[in-house]
Amino acid sequence: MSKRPISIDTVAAEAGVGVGTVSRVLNGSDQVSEATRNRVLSTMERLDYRPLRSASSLSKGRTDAVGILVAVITRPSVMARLVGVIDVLSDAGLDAVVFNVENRAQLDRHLSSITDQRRVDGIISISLRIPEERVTRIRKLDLPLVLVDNSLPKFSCVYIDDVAGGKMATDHLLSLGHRRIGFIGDNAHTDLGMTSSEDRYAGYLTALEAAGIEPDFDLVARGPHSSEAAAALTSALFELGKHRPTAIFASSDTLAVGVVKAAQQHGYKIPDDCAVIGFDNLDISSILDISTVNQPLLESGIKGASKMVSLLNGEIVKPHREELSLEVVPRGSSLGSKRNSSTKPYGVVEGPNGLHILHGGEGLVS
Amino acid sequence: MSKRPISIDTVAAEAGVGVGTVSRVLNGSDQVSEATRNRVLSTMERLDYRPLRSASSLSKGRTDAVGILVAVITRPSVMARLVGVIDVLSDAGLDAVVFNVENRAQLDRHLSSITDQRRVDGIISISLRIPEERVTRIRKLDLPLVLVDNSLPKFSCVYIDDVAGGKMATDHLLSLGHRRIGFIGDNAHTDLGMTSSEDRYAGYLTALEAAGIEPDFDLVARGPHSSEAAAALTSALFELGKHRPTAIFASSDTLAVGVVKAAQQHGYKIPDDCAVIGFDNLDISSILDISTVNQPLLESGIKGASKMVSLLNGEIVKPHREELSLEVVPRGSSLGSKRNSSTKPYGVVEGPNGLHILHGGEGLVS
DNA sequence: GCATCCTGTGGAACCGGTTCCGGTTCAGGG
DNA sequence: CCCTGAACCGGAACCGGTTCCACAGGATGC
Repeated sequence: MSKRPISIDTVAAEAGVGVGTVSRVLNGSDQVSEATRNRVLSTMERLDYRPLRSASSLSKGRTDAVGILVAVITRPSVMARLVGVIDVLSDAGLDAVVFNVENRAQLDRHLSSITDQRRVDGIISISLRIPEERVTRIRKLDLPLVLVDNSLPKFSCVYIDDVAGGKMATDHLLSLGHRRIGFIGDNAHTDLGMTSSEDRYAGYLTALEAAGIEPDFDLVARGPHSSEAAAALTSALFELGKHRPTAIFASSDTLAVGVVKAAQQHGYKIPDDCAVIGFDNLDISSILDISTVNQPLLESGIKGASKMVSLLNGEIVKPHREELSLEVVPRGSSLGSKRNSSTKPYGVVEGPNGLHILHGGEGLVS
Repeated sequence: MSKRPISIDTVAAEAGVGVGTVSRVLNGSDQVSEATRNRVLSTMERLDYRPLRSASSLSKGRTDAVGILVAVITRPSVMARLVGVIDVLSDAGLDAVVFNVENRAQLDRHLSSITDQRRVDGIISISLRIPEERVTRIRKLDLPLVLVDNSLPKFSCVYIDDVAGGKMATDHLLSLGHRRIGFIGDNAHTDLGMTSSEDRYAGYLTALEAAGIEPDFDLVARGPHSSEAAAALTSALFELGKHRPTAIFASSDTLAVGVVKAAQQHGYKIPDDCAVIGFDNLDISSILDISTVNQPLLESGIKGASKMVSLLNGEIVKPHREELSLEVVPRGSSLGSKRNSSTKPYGVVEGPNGLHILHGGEGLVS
């Protein structure tokens, strides 16, 4: 009745074997005879033996944990990537230690705490740019690093071409005949390297130029990353009267929701008075019938974490650097009645959980 | 130039002190003279010494990590709680090890993996009911457990009264004169103990009864937890013709969005043809001007994690069990033009990130 | 019958910290 | 000048696993 939990020695003594044998049983070594294995297993069961992770870590020389640095975790797009990462790590038996980063100070603090103590076997960074000096240190420490929704020379990463995506979205609006196309973006968290909005803006400009359209900077506005902010910015664009845009590209679906809301408040019909396209293909854009550009969010997390697992197993990471593909998902907010002949009614929904209705590409699980 | 990382012995030798002293410096003991401390610190700096977490854990007898079991992490309400938890743990220097639970099998698997290996110092469960037999085991192991958005005898928890909340929402609709009030709920993840929808339904029935209204079960529908599903279910209610509901209580804002969408597709004006109220006060309900019941999501996570920190410090947990308060947030989807005289225009939004616009109580950070 | 190999096993050494016990130093009091 | 106690410090023992080496015993080969 000792208070201290059972240790491997007790098990060994009780089962009449050496500690080495118990350890081999624990780790599934095939160097143990069936009879011995069973005896040890039943002894462990009887004593309710529970191995101590940190002891194992110490002697094995690894923690079996991966640090995940996440940029503003509350963003649905970021969240979806995180889910993919966590699922893969769990399946691989790795602990997912999550660090939420909302500002530059937090980024530095968490990065130091990871590199100054040897607490994880690797780092996965989601939608975050790692500062130059930190990269140098990580490289020197030979700490495995995988980037999701970002890129860094010599490291494994999974990313998309935001510039191309911005061009695709704008081209979509152009193909529908629009010439005065507005852009609503966000300028949030650029200090964390979240440049997707600016990159998509670059794509927007590229598309306009390719179409021979002089960009009108009165039609461009940026604010915080929220629907409310986007609505306010859009309202301002609508004040331009006859110079107002006939279509708007919002750099994310969250912003697009605000754009749609603002248009409705102005009494504008969508898409006739103002067409809208967003980016990311979040759940919300599907239900609100907002056109968007789909990017494989969940998949980016899955692929990134898989690369980490390979790295930790010493395997060669198959596609070292991987660009995922984008796809325009046209919906009512840009097509309106011109939309695909096959109307898509909401399916009948019955029975227990599990049934998922998603139109137009992958969306977030809700 | 040995390949192996620097250990405490090397530092001690190099600084000309004993390992005990180095350890004391590491742990900020005041039993070290200023001069010695500086010498040790500069030696650590020079050698780029990084202590090994697992070695420290082994001798200290604790992991400084907390396991977080999260029910369907993608739900915005769950997400918000998780953010609160992670932030508090980070500040306390504890690692947040996240386990995502989407079904019963995963719940069991993760719970075993936590209890069968001594890998964390405590467990925080978010929106999850821990199965009876697991509770017994956790209790026997003396493993600290804190429940967020759930309750369990003898354990610290933070929760709300969903029944009361459901009654509040329904009362709101009743106070506006509605008599035929529909209910849209979800039946997802009941095996994980996510009974909030059913509890709110109970509150709905209570409110009707108190108002002397016979419940009409044709106005009640349940499906998966998604806007699409809610829209489909709502459409079905609208098929009832003149027996259709004049108001609908959706057990979460996610569902409320679907309800609103369906109403719009049927050409119904909100709230004149159909009033709507949701639950949770998510970001989306604010931007879509949907009435809701606010619950302190972020706060629930913060309070829960704080309790865990206290527990691990051996302190007495102040309010052992804590019920957070709810509040109806009336918006356009129920009030319409009758809404509060002081109209709430969207604020001007300018400058860098950080500016937050939220109407009607706490919402999610986006 | 002896050398050889292979399977299965025990246990010491080790991983890198923490802690506690015992000792040294030194200031100050008697 | 000796005694006392506080401040500071060294290092052995310890935390609980893993690993490697040595070795027993049986099977196999010649």
